[in-house]
Amino acid sequence: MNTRKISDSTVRRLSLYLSLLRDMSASGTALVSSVELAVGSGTTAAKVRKDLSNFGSFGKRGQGYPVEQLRSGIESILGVQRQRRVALVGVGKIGSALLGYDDLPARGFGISVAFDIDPKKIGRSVFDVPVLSMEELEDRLSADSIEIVILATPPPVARDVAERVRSAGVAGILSFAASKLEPGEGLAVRWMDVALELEGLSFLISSAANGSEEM
Amino acid sequence: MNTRKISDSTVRRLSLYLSLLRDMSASGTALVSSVELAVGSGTTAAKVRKDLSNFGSFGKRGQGYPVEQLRSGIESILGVQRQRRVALVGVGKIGSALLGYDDLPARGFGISVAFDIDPKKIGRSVFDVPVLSMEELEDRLSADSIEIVILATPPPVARDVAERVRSAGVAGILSFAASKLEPGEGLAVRWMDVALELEGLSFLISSAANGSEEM
DNA sequence: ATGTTCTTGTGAACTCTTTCACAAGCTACG
DNA sequence: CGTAGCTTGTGAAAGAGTTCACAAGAACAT
Repeated sequence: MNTRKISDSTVRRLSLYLSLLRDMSASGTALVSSVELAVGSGTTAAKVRKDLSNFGSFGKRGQGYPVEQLRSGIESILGVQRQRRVALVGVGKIGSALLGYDDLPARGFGISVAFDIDPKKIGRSVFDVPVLSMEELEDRLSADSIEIVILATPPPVARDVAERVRSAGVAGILSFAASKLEPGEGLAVRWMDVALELEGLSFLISSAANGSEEM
Repeated sequence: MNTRKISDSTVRRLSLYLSLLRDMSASGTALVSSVELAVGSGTTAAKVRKDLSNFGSFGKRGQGYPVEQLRSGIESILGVQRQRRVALVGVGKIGSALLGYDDLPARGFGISVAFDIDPKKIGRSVFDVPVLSMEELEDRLSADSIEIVILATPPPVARDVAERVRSAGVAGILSFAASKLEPGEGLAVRWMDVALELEGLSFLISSAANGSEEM
């Protein structure tokens, strides 16, 4: 019904609110105001309220937002009330690190299966996650109804894998390879690139050095 | 002189153009059009031209942009003509993966020193990078004139480390911990959070499932 | 009950980014 | 030398996202 287009920035902030709310939930806080959420997530109270108002009325005027209710509200907006089914392709340095990263299962994204091309890795388990060969990719993704694939292969391979993964019915890809890969028809794609973030910092540092000479 | 405020999105796109230009440079292409840059980086030609026009005139009308010149132009805009001095704090799973990640030095961000609290790691080298104790942090950051610190510690520790790092004169932090840490006075901060990206994908997947029922 | 105090939810104003559309300019070729 | 064919650079228009400001409502004390 309320099918307004939700901006990417709003979705990212929802994640920040959620993370805060989970902490508050754990520490037994019952109510939280838009100001507290804003301060805790480095944004403004107006943004918090606007973000939430996209999805309904979660708060009580004069009081704030009930923590538990808002938490589960955001969880269902983001679709993380239940664990998502996630697979990993590419068990290199980054891939292995992700397999052992406790934060992922804790936040609803346990990786249940991994794939690699290296015979030395195939058949073994890394942090209890079985590593399979690339031949088994499509079959296993379908069989396990994998929804999201994390791509941690070298860039040249990434594009082909993305295509295979899409045709196996996966709905989302998180890629650590900079290659372009079209999202397109029913496939959502996000990228993470450490060097790109560092370049962004580098830009800010350079600007600060040149831009704001003291008087 | 031209001290217009450059948007974050523009800076991110510059990184994408740069990465493309380096490939073209390697493959000997001499000229590139705004359309090619746009297609290669998943954006539009108008954005490419607007982005670049913030920093001057790089192109030749009727021809396009000279690859080499534009590459080095963007490198100096981003401040990556030379290697930046980078340190790592937290040699856990993610930290170690970063130490062995070839892409970083290749793009101007070689990590020269790492710090950890674990006595079993201190004194050893991981992928040829020496791991020092946290006591040596400030001294070594200053001595090596480190400009950027990558924070890969557990969240509770991150805030304190950030404060110590700032006071040691570091200009930028890339944090893998979700804790808030104020940027503030002369310190630029960026975050990377795998789970947050996955939550974003999860949202898109859920919306696609509910939002666009076929008729 | 009534008043006071607090915080949400939301139109309206504002600011920033993107898109449009076209003049300016370069190259090549007849 | 002039014309045809491209592509940049950029004002102006359109579109998004953010901030402002305040009415609507909830709790609580008097």
